[in-house]
Amino acid sequence: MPELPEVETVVRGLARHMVGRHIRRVEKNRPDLRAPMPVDLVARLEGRRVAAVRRRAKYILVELDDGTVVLAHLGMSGRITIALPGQAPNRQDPHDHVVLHLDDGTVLRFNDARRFGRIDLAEPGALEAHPLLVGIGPEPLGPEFDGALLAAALAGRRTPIKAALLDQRVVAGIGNIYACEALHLARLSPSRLAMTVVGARADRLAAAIRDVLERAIAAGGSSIRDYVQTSGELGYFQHDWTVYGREGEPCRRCAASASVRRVAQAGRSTFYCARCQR
DNA sequence: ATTGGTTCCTGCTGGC
DNA sequence: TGCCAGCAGGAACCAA
Repeated sequence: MPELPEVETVVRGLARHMVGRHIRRVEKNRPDLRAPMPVDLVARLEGRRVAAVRRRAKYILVELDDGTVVLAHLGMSGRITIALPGQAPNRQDPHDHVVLHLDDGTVLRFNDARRFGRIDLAEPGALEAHPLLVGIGPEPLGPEFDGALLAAALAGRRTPIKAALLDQRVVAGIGNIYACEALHLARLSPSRLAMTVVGARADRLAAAIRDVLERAIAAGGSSIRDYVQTSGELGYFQHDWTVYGREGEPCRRCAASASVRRVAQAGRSTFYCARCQR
């Protein structure tokens, strides 16, 4: 499922092949994903040059030469694949909702079977005020992110820390998998009240979040069933998961047998070690 | 104001 | 072997 590391991996792949290129032609194969796409999407993109590709939270930001920014969210099944000029063309699929053709022959496909993804535009100079980005919390890989900042974001929150980590207003980019992994690394119980994560616990959690996200990016993200890098290659961080998807197995840290449990929190699966997470 | 529940969507999986 | 209900999940939205 695309969380911060998967989106970051996609952004790096896109930046490598899009920046400086002109968008020659755009195919928009349906009007909507999770929400309607801009009606003038094709006209706003065709003929423009790509100035930069960046990431904010789980959003891919493609900045055009007129200052317009394309916001793309992969939802849970979204993928973007790139076929370079001279390579075999990537195969057309019924869920290829938007296809970009660049001036050098590169073809990019936004594919999303479940259509939980999203594509929108921000007017020049108005990115910060875009409704999808307003209120999103700090970037966990930013230089200012630490235990104190995290504790401040959690202050007054009477919800389990696991649920709080999924709230994009608290920290940007964390999803179900990395919330579980970070809590395990920090030895914190997922059901602990968010507002009690202060001091050394907050320091530990902030460091764990940074650590797990950085290692996941280095591995090209985690691939389960949908996610692939822009090259079509799989990420391989799923092999390094310590709790996610390991219900009934021994803890990889404390080695207690069958200590990895699964519970439902806010309608989602939480995996944790019943022995070493407090 | 914060929080919990619902909803969107399709493909895969597990149980019979 | 085949069928299908149930599940997976990000985040907007709604209700309390």
